[in-house]
Amino acid sequence: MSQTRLSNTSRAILGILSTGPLSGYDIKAFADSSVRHFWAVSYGQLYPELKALAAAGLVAAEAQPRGFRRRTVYSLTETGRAALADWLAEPIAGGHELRDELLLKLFFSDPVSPSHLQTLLRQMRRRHEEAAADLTDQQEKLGPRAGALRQAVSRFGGEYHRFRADWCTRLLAEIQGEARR
Amino acid sequence: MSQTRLSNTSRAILGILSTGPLSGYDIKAFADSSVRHFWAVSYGQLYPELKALAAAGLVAAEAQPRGFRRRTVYSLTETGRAALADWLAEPIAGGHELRDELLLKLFFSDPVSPSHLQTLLRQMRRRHEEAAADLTDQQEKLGPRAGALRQAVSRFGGEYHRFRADWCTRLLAEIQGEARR
DNA sequence: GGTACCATGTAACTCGTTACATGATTGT
DNA sequence: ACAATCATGTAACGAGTTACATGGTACC
Repeated sequence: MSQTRLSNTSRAILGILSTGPLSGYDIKAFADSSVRHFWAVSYGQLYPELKALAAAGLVAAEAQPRGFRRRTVYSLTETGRAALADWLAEPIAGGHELRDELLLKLFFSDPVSPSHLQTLLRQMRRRHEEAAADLTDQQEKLGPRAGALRQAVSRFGGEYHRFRADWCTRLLAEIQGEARR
Repeated sequence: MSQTRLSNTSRAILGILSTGPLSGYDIKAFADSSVRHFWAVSYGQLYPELKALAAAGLVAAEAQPRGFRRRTVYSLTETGRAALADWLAEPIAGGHELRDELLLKLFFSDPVSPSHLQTLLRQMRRRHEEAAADLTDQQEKLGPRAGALRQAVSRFGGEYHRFRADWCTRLLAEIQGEARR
């Protein structure tokens, strides 16, 4: 009942556990194959958070060693499930802050040579294309049996990266036009 | 010459100062009216960073009080200008990490009632529309005399928020379809 | 015997926000 | 007088990453 404010990563953990008990390692694997594109989770945060969640009574820890390899499996408690539901019911808290190094850099890149900008933008485009492909894969793996919103979010990811890749293409075209003058 | 790694916020400061000397307060004002949509700057970071940049010799501080109100104006040094150029010349460092509370929430929202989802999505759409409008304003203020990339980045901001607003609309339609069944 | 994967953790660090504090100046 | 704005800062906190450390197990 100690109403310690949850971090979003904790909520992600609760969300992941809502489908069933998992070990820390498995939570990480799940996160890496699902939410990592918009909410990455690292071990360095995961394990301490799990302990904190257990201490707060939101998850229950059970030792389930495999052979001599220790292993702790976590499952949602009723309070944990309630905390997750509370969060989902809340309106979105703050403003969608965005930290985008590429945009920051581009904003100050007017004095930079067009050829270097081209390299930069092609590189970015490449990355977004890769991310988009990755998400399309993921979407297929999810399959049609996944929840509608999970699908929608995954689809959004793909569209988002494609959107940015396209923007790179358009900007490249502009720069070429400029360079020809 | 003490090659202390620069934070992106420091680079933003250098970028802002590249157009001319400014006080901390003015840097903040400039940032708020330009880069804040993709790189927000707070006083709590700004002033300490300015001191650090001055200590590292990347900016020069000059006391320019107005009456009895103290005021320090910072300007780029040659090393500072070089550091900025170095950064602009570098390829983009890491992968565009994204932290998006809305997507995280939606990903786990399949069990949530459609009516609540509608409220959530409408709220988000509203915010994106506001942000888009704000950026369109900014773009006009920038005018046609601003650098091509500054314009492009500002334009991207608008398109980005519009893109997300549209996505909300599409998702809302899907949810309604679902709810009617 | 080696490599890959399973499994768990910690310490140091970076970046950034929030909340507070202080005081001058300008305009109503 | 008061509010708004100019101007500068600091302390405490929060979230997250990185690098490291440790060891079991499975398979070739």
